[in-house]
Amino acid sequence: MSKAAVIPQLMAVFRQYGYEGASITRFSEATGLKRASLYHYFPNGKEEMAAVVLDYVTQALKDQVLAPLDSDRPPIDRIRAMNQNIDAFYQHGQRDCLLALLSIGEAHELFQGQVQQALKLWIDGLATLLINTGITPATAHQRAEDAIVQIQGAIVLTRGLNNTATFERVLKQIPEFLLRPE
Amino acid sequence: MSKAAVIPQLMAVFRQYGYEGASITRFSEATGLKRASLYHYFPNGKEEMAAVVLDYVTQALKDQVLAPLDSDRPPIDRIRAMNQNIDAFYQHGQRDCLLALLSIGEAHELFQGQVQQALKLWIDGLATLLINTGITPATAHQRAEDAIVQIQGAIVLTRGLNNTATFERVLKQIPEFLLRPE
DNA sequence: GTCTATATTTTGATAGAC
DNA sequence: GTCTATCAAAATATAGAC
Repeated sequence: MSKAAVIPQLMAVFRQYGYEGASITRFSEATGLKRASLYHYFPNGKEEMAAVVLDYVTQALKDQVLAPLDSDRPPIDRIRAMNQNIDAFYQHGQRDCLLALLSIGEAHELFQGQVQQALKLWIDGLATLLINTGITPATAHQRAEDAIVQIQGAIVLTRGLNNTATFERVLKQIPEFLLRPE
Repeated sequence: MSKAAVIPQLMAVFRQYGYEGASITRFSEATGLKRASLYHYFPNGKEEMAAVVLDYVTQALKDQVLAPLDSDRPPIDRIRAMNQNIDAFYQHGQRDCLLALLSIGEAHELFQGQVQQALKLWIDGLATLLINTGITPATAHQRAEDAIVQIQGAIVLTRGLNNTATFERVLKQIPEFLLRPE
């Protein structure tokens, strides 16, 4: 098994248990590799795994969330395309966001920089699209931030209420929330 | 030290490290009590501590968040009063929400019921106020849910961006968001 | 009610065979 | 590259003195 193939499996464990709840034993069970084999790929253990997974997630953000915003279709369609990929990536809100999980506990100090950078990337990508439709930069930035606030909050409530309806509803109202007249 | 006095200190540890990251050693350091003394108060260890803290948080929700909604002042003032207590409880978004943290990993299965109940209490309390101002029950419920979505998401972004501005801005726009005409 | 001491289990990490 | 074997550290939990 190649290193690239284990990364999504490590990601799944981090997303289920958070940083401190993710143990090498759980990684071993998820990948089918023994502990020592995981240390062969990641000599610095869990911390290195999380850093690599965070890079992987940042790339997924660029490819699946930001890239659809940069097409030649109408703005509303671009946002809907982003939403479709978000819905799939977060499994209708049933899977947690690594950027949120890696802001908790000792992970917060370790990955603050990477998390902040990824969130800013997301906000700026959305804001740029809004600015291109004629929305004031300040408003565009606030709305972009608010949209991501809503997505993150919807994940929390979807898990807490054990019901994907919240996530689906919040996602659905985001395109018109972002593009409404000033 | 009484049992009641240690609960807020346990809460602080859970809010900083999450359920799996909170260890008896960390509880010991936070309270000044040795491990065995903590087991005297909570024979079932961490799981019992979390359950008791969750009860404490649910009571705080009733007293500090829901009670202000039930006064004889104008609705907008009641929501602002709620917001003031929310701002203090979450320290401008710098402290995490236990209802969110206890929905992660193995805590999810253990506390799903209590978390769901607390969230529903919050949503229903807000929706009831909106309904009393003449807003349609369906709309009221959606807006109440959306407001809590925004608060939870704002906590995520405040920590991820390392900046309380997001939380303060989101909180500020909630009163008019809830009470705007249908 | 709080402590010391201790037992048990789990976790993180490494050495070295194949 | 993957494994078995092993170790050291940390975590959970309990017994029993004061």
